[in-house]
Amino acid sequence: MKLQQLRYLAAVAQNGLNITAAAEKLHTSQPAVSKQLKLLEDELGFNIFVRSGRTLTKITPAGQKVIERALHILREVYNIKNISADLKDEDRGSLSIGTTHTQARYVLPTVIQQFRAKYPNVDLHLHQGTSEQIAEMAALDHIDFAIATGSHEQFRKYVLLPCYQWYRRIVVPAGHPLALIKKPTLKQVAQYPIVTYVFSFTGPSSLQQIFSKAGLSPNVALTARDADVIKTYVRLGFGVGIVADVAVDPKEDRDLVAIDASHLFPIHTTWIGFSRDGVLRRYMYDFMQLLAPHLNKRLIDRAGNMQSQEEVDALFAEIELPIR
Amino acid sequence: MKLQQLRYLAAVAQNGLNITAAAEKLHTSQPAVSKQLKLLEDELGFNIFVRSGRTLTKITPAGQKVIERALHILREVYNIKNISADLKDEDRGSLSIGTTHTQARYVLPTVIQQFRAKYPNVDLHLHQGTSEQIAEMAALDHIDFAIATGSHEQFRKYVLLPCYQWYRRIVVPAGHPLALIKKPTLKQVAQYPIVTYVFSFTGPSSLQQIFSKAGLSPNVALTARDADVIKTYVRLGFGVGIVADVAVDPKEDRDLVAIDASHLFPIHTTWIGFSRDGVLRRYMYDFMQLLAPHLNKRLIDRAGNMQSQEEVDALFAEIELPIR
DNA sequence: TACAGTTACGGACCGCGTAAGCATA
DNA sequence: TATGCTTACGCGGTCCGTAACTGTA
Repeated sequence: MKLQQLRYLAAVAQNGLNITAAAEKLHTSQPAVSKQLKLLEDELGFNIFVRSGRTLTKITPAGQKVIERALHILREVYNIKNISADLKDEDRGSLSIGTTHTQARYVLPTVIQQFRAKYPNVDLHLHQGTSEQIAEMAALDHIDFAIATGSHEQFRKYVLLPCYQWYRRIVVPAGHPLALIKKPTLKQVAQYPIVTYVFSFTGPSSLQQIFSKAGLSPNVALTARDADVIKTYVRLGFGVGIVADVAVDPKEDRDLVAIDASHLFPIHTTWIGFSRDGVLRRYMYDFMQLLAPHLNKRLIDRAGNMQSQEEVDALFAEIELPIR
Repeated sequence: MKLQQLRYLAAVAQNGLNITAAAEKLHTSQPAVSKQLKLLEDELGFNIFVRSGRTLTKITPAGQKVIERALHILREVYNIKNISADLKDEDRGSLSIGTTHTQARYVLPTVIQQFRAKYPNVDLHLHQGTSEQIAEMAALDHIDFAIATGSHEQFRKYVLLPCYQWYRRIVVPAGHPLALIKKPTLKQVAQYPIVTYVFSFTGPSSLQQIFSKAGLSPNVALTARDADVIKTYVRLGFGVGIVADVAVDPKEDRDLVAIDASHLFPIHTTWIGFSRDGVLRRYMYDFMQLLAPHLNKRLIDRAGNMQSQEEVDALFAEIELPIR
């Protein structure tokens, strides 16, 4: 068994069982891949793929297991190379981040600006998506970091470190009846159509539940996937917006009235996560600290060596998080 | 980077940084290992080992990380080969078990007898040791299974499945004053010198603590590492033995009086553990079920896929364990 | 006939073993 | 001087690319 064979195997598995396509991605010839695959299957003594005629059509059950192990191996090889790269040239490399709209739009720009100034030779890749999509990227090892709020469950392979907390704000156009009220009640808010995030309505501690607990049934006029859309519709007089605190810009949004809603809705915690199996480059530590100053190398390493997220949570229980 | 190089690296690391010794174990020449090591270090761009003159003296910090990753890779390669072996010839292979004296001497013989009858072509290796030694074997991947009682903490990499429960017994020579008492009290037992396991005296719920909780300070005449030694000294009139229930054989020990002590000391649970990272061969499943009939493949797989021991414990909380 | 994978073959490279060289205790 | 690692060199095997072949839509 050779590492090369495992690489070829992984490429074939990840390119729709198409050997030709895999060979192209690997910058080698198609017969080379074909042959090594066959040699690997010969050595193992069983077929990894089901063939109908000459084309690969399916993965056998045992093949599936082998592929999983192979991906694990390749990930470790990558880790070893990362250890090496970090020593050779610690300021050069790449950093892929999966994150949600709110973070990408309102929080990360300043962080990334600082980061790029410090590490001009690090290739930055930002992938925006829903938390499900980010979880998918994480599972496939396509990203180094995930930055999101809530939803710990989908990130089993990850260590999640809390970064900062934030409240929601209510935004209304100037002149709206609520604009004059400093501390509105849930009941007052519920009198108007509501415009907010899609995700705020699923799961526990959702807006839905908060209103219904108070015996109210909110009239949701629109659910959007990002704050910009929400603010746009608020401007159009569609309803009352409920957005993340950070999503309100004092300058750009000076035509809107932003009302503190920390007394109405619970606090949220944004975290940054990385694979428990991964090796962190120096600039990755630095990125985390730029995002959240309390995340120093010592603390990150302690958390990274923990077996379960519960332990990590316990570690951070004693640390006070900044509020944005 | 080649798998071969990682194998060589691991061998050198595990043979006291002696390249010659490593080469011998690998059935290859010393220059071959030397060269591949150097090639690997060249590729990585840093030294894995510290050399004084030409001999290797230490492992560099980065080298240590690389070695850990390499061992992980080799473990996965082994797993892939196990998947293969299981399909090719599922009745042939090897099974290494680390266990304590009590299990090896009193419980496993019948299990192993049945196992060997079913799988005559599986090489069985039994390694007896203290729980620390077994934990060490587990950490180094030298065993497939660990079977022991208590001490979950040292087996972080393992999934531990409870097998059966047992009580302690008090053994005295015929004619001893306690021999006539059906249900002795702690106070009565404490009147005589005590002969028991070394390990029963450390940690929480130890004998020491049980006695001191009752306001008694036992006179420990002898601590042994196995029940046979304990019984020998009991026969010599050295004191009152406290041993595992299973360690008393009605036939062989008919000269001793064994008194039920379930009302004095808490119940113990013996578990079998295997690496969370490992692949289980078919005969391994069968071995576990021979040891504890409730451990069927379905249940083992469910437990094996769990991330933490807490989840496994929760799974087994509902299952009634046999008492031996 | 277009497409995808296999087989065949020559060349480059690589890893091994033998043998000799070199540094340290 | 013994031990242990490195260097040198030739052989055999391996892997790749090109090209021709084969089976399927």
